[in-house]
Amino acid sequence: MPAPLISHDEVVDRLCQVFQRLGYDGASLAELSRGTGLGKSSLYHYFPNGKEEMALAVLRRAHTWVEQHAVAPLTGEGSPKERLERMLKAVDSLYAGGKNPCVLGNLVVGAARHLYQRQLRSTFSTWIEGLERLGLEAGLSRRTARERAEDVVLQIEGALILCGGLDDPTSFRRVLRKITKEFLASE
Amino acid sequence: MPAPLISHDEVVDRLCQVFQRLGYDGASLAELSRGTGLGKSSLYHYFPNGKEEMALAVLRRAHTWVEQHAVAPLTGEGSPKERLERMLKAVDSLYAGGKNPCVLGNLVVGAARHLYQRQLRSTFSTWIEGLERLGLEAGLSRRTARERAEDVVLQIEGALILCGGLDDPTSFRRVLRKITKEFLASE
DNA sequence: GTCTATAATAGGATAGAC
DNA sequence: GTCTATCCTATTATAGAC
Repeated sequence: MPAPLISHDEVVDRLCQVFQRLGYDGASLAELSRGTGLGKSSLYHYFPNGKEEMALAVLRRAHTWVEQHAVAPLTGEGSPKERLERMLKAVDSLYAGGKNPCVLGNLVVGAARHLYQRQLRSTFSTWIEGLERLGLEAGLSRRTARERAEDVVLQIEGALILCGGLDDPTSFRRVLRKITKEFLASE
Repeated sequence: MPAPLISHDEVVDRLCQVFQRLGYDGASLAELSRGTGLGKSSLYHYFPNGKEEMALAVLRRAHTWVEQHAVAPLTGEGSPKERLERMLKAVDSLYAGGKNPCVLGNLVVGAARHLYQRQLRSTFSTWIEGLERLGLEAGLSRRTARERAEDVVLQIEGALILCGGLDDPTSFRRVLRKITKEFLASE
């Protein structure tokens, strides 16, 4: 029984990169195999339900990422502004300054949208609610906190789409700076 | 020689709906055939280069839509605010108040991104530049006009992604109202 | 746990009748 | 201009050796 060449977590990370690049319908088993360095059969060993289960694992990973790198920093040490900046730094790094697409955004397209509606809603909601709590704590009204929280997520997703379409990551970085300045501003 | 059952424009409109719903990789010939009501061979009669040419026709249609319904209203009669509102009304109608995905945004995903990079960049740029000219005319600085123009497009795209993920169109309508209030505000 | 080989199906595309 | 029938390839998925 040979030892696994890479850890299960590492497999999911690499699958994530493929879905991020190609979306659900565009990610063929051949690409998933290439991207992980594993044969198709090895993938089926990890994920008996095939591609559908692979994408599910990727979405669970994305959810965990949001909890750990987007939401958790918002409740840690420092001022609200410092905490917000920690989140934005993690986001900037994840998306390579606007050069990478968003795996969540890409999985809203095509067959994946309905297959994973629950997971997508849950992950987006988790992120928004974390931001909303920070806004509340910083003294924003409930309504403003909620709206600005939604706007943060939607502007990040939209910037990644636009940067993909323009083939130019410039506006992503600007949007991140804009969020830093505007999210906690007085009403 | 039987008369065509539907016009060429109507065929492109229906193809557009399929690509809007499924993205490029998810839009199979079978779905494209179902969506148009035409057999595969009829589609190949209209588009000898197959699916690639169909998506190209759809992107040309989208570009025309942007010119006619998003950019043209910005230079018509009325105050800058009234003109902006005309554009937003057309956008609201096109996306069914946030319930429909954006065909441009969906074609930034997967194989289509590189196949149609030029068309995507051109269409997004046309839209942004139209908004930028309106901002300039309304007295905004060049820098602010450009940034707010980008923000309009990116917030619309992002709202559609978020509404898709949350399965709730609420924030799309809110974003449209927000743009009305903020795009022309003094700096 | 990974591989090669292969089955079964769906995809894109074409031929030729009408 | 549209159809039915068909081809070829890619895709998902499985079997079985090591």
